[in-house]
Amino acid sequence: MDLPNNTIDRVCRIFGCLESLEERQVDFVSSKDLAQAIGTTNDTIRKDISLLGVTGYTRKGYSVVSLKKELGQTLKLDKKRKACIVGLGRLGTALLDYERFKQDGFEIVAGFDNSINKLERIKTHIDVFAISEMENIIAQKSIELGIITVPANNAQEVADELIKAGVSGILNFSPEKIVVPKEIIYLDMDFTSALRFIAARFITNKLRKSRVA
Amino acid sequence: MDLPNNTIDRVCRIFGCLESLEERQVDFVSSKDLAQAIGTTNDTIRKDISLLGVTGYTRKGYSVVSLKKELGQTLKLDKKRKACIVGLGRLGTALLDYERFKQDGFEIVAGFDNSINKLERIKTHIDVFAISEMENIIAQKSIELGIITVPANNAQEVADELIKAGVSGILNFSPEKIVVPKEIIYLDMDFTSALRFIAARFITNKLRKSRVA
DNA sequence: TTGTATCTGTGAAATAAATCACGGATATAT
DNA sequence: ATATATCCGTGATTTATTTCACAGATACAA
Ligand SMILES: NC(=O)c1ccc[n+]([C@@H]2O[C@H](COP(=O)([O-])OP(=O)(O)OC[C@H]3O[C@@H](n4cnc5c(N)ncnc54)[C@H](O)[C@@H]3O)[C@@H](O)[C@H]2O)c1
Ligand SMILES: NC(=O)c1ccc[n+]([C@@H]2O[C@H](COP(=O)([O-])OP(=O)(O)OC[C@H]3O[C@@H](n4cnc5c(N)ncnc54)[C@H](O)[C@@H]3O)[C@@H](O)[C@H]2O)c1
Repeated sequence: MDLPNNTIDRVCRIFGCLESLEERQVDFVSSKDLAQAIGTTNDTIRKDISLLGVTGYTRKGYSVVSLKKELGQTLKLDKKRKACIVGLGRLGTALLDYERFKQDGFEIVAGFDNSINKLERIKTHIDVFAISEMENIIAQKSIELGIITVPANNAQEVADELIKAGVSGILNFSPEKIVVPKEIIYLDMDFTSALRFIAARFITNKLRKSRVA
Repeated sequence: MDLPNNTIDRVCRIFGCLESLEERQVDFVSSKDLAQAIGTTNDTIRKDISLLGVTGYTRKGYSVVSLKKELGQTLKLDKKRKACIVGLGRLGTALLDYERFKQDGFEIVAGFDNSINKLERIKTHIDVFAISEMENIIAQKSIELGIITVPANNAQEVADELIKAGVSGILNFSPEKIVVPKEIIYLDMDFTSALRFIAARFITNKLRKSRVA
């Protein structure tokens, strides 16, 4: 399949909205509501959804349950995926215990750190390991996603190890940019860039649009 | 000024690269290097930079120092801005003490929580306040940016209060989408959406492109 | 039952963005 | 000194994405 990049981004956000609508037992949602929630127009939402081949109901909108199901199936967002966190400092341990990930289909099944000290002190119900065990554990547990929360200086080396160990996707929380082979799906969660994006828009007063993390 | 949205996003990321290049005392950087770092092509980088009116040097690239200075001035990324964090739980306290923000020009000058208990127990050098004081403190300290780290259920109410108190930009870490008036610059840092974006790209094998947070 | 206000679905048109392609410069090597 | 490999700058071109516009549908109100 070949979807616009922006569509993929929006669909992932839409999926999150659907999740919360489903919880609140809302039956139908209009393109307009979704548009407002994720910051775009109803035209765009309808186009996105129609690209995915899902149809709604006149005068009612989309069935929350079945839209979620369809989007989930098409983009395999319904598939459970395993992830690990590398770097168990302040941010890494917060993420380790963030239960929401599991509910959203991403199960954190391992944490890694290179400090034995840290490893001994951490209290969490997730298994934590020395960095030297990474390759084994990732293979053994079939971990697909690596989340990087080590200091900036170590981000590239950790990325290289994760890739060597076999992950397919990387989410990087360090402020340092990482270079990966093109078959690896990689995304930065750079908080400073996000704040800068907001600040820059104070100047260039354009309409809000979704921004791919 | 009226820059493409994507350009703004990329420039913010480029700015981060320049920061680290500057630290490492690198004098020049090519469009190709920057492209690789942020995941795009050299054409696009050159176009972006030329839209900002900055020029480089044949056969050498761009002067790291002066490119950073120019981008900083044009998009006011060099201006120091004050921010506050609302919700001092696991994530909020980690962000509160994240020194890098200050170095990047975003100074966290206040934290807010509605639990007196939490407020008393927190140890940090940043001033923390009860939520009831928010309006006063934000005005008094001229805080422009609000960072939301409260549970999803409370995100909208906190956003409303932040806006009422006068912030111009909001960065939301809760998974719940928030609706804001269009003059407020707003961005989600939705970790689950980011993981989904990666997962979705396992399926739709497109080239990596930058994704606006 | 009849109107009317919504909503979707979708080609067409308009915008926006990315690529291409190549001229002009100039470090660097020989 | 000359050749060569880079690297920028930028119109032109192509591609991608959004927006428009309007034809169905149909819930809902009167
Ligand atoms: N703390 C925040 O709020 C925050 C916010 C945004 C970004 N970040 C970024 O996230 C990353 C982590 O931040 P933090 O505050 O948690 O830092 P931290 O120093 O508290 O934690 C880093 C952890 O990584 C471990 N580590 C270092 N090198 C390693 C390696 N090679 N292999 C495995 N583990 C290694 C350390 O032992 C430590 O436990 C940093 O890059 C930081 O810039 C943090
Ligand atoms: N912990 C993580 O790693 C993580 C990761 C991604 C997203 N998030 C999101 O970030 C948010 C915070 O997560 P957390 O784990 O830190 O939660 P937490 O429960 O540890 O902290 C939430 C804090 O917000 C305060 N609070 C609640 N309602 C408030 C209100 N109306 N006004 C002011 N303060 C209020 C609480 O007292 C508490 O201190 C949540 O929305 C969560 O989904 C967290």
